[in-house]
Amino acid sequence: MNGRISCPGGFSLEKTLLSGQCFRWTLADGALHGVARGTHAQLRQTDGYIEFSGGDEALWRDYLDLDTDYDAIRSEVVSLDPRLEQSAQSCGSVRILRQEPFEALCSFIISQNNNIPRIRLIISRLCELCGEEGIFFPTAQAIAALAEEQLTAIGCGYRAGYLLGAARAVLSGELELEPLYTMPLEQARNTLLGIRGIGPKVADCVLLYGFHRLECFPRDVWIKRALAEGLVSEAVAHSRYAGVAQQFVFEYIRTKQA
DNA sequence: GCCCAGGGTGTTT
DNA sequence: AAACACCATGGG
Repeated sequence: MNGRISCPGGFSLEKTLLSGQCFRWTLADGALHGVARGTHAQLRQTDGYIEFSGGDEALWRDYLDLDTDYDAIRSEVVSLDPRLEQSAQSCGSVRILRQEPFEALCSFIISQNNNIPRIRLIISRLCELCGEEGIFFPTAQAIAALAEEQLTAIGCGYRAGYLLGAARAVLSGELELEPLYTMPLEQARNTLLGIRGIGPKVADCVLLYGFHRLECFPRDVWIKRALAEGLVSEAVAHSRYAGVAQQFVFEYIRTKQA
């Protein structure tokens, strides 16, 4: 299905889909090609609109979080932490996607001590390995059915066992994902920390990107660097939109030229 | 060859 | 609790 959605200003489709929160979109000929929630699509941003081919308006409006007021969020985080001015100015057009929980879980287990191009590569191979022409993200059942050697063979390295264990935990019901949308934050974090291979940083990423828990503030090497450089202060890290601010800063420090 | 990457685990101070 | 070694792998 084709169509277009009028979208708010101060939104960058490209920055959002390539900002390291998801790993299955690529830029070609001015359009973003990729998959979300089992729907393959091309998205293009043209003066005030998002044009889509594949999927429908409801899907993209939700996935891209177009109904959340990011102007208000930007104002709030910047007033809380004036140091964010720079990041918000140049990267405030990034939004937090509403991704599928299990995909976020797997993606950020794979992400540990890894770089973005390699994460993308591994996830792409994983989807291909599990069939469905690589369109659907593998189910917990599909991953749990793999041998650990198959996961190391596609580049997972020592994370293969972690991924397998997480998939088994979901499949068996030992790890229930749905409750993480609404569970008190600390309890949700602790639930994820109980899975081998998930530490504080990955847990925060899963909650932020997979469950839209915007108060999470993942601390990776770039954010620690940004804190050290004074691009952001701790003030905002414990606020209700901490994760949004974090994404502005992550994108800013990663793309600015020294 | 080296260092680094959206880190975590296990062990030693 | 803080410091450290170790973990696979490929991009730069």
